[in-house]
Amino acid sequence: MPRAVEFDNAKVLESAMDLFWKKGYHATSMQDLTEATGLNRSSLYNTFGCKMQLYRTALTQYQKQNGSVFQKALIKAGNPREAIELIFEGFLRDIANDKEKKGCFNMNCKAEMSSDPAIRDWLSIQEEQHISFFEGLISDAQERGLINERQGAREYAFYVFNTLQGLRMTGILIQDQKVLKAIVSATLRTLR
Amino acid sequence: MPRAVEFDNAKVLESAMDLFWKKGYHATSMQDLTEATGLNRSSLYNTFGCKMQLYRTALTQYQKQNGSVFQKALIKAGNPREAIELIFEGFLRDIANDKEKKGCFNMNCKAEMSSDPAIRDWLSIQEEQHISFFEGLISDAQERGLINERQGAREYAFYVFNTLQGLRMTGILIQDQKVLKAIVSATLRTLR
DNA sequence: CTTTTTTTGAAACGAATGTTTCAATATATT
DNA sequence: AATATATTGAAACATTCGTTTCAAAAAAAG
Repeated sequence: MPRAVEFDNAKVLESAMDLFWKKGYHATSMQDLTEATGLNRSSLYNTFGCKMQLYRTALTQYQKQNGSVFQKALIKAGNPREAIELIFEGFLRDIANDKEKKGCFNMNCKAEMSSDPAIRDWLSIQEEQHISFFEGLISDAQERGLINERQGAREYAFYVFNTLQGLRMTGILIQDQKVLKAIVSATLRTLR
Repeated sequence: MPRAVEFDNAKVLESAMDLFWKKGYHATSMQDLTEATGLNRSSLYNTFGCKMQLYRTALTQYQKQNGSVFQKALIKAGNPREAIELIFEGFLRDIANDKEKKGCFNMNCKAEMSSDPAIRDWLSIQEEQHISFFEGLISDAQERGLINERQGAREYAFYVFNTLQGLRMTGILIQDQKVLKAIVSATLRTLR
């Protein structure tokens, strides 16, 4: 009975995500979004709701994509310390491949939108997930003697997290891999 | 002959800076600015030019204020490594005092506006100044045996810079001083 | 082919955007 | 006090904003 949808929902969401990622929330207009996604206002509102809803959906989409990076590191790594090293490498690769200079969507969101309580809460949950992920890895590594015990697993988790946050921001203006690798190796040496 | 200006130029600039700092460029309207500064559109345009010019002036103002933090650390510190420690302490204090959750204006600007070539260039210059400032301190400290020589002064300067960038972002959602101090002490231990 | 249901396109909404204009206002000098 | 000059307030500018509306179009089911 109903008319079929003509667009690929996933592709639309991805171009919307790319646009929000690159320009931020406030600098992106619904007009921009219709042009980037290729579908008109009606369909956009019909499918994704208002601008803020679409933004939040895009944010969640980004988070899903990035989650896989962590999983891949876990699979590929021979031990928890190696997993952390691989995650750092993945970040450096992301920065090197960021030709459009979009930075990190999460980071851009935190800088622009963290005064919005709902987004703030969402970001806090994501952060806590990342930190406890690192905490688990580090705790494991400490038990195996791969990471020193001068500081606790959770403290080191914050330290690793903080270095990654820094890299995402530093990497916006400095893509020189030699420089970024030096930062990573200093961080890793602290743990070893 | 001419009518005298009725407002305090410096105070106006500071409230404009605070608003851009808190809300970012795009989310701040000229209407917001007239209300925050207390003077009307005409006077704003007369004195500071268009919105973008005012934003850039506010950015420069912020940079001037923050520059003094570095100078104070230099004066107060007994040696270059202590200067770095004091700078970290200053950052933690800033984060703790940031009740409005504005974060760092420079950082917010980088996340939101770095696709603008002029702003990008300006930010790059600021960054390089900070980094070579740290490089000088670290080079000094290394000569005096206060900082190890496992990595070069410039490499360590990037490392310190990166930790600071991280702290500014981490500090948006995590103000717990115990956590932030743990990050700082891990960083400082790497240099010692 | 007709019916039913949903998508689609385009127009319209009022409100808000950044900026300009200009007459009224106010003051320091003559 | 009169004059000259810059500031000020308020209205107006054309765009653009996010969102709603609604009739036309289209396709699956009867």
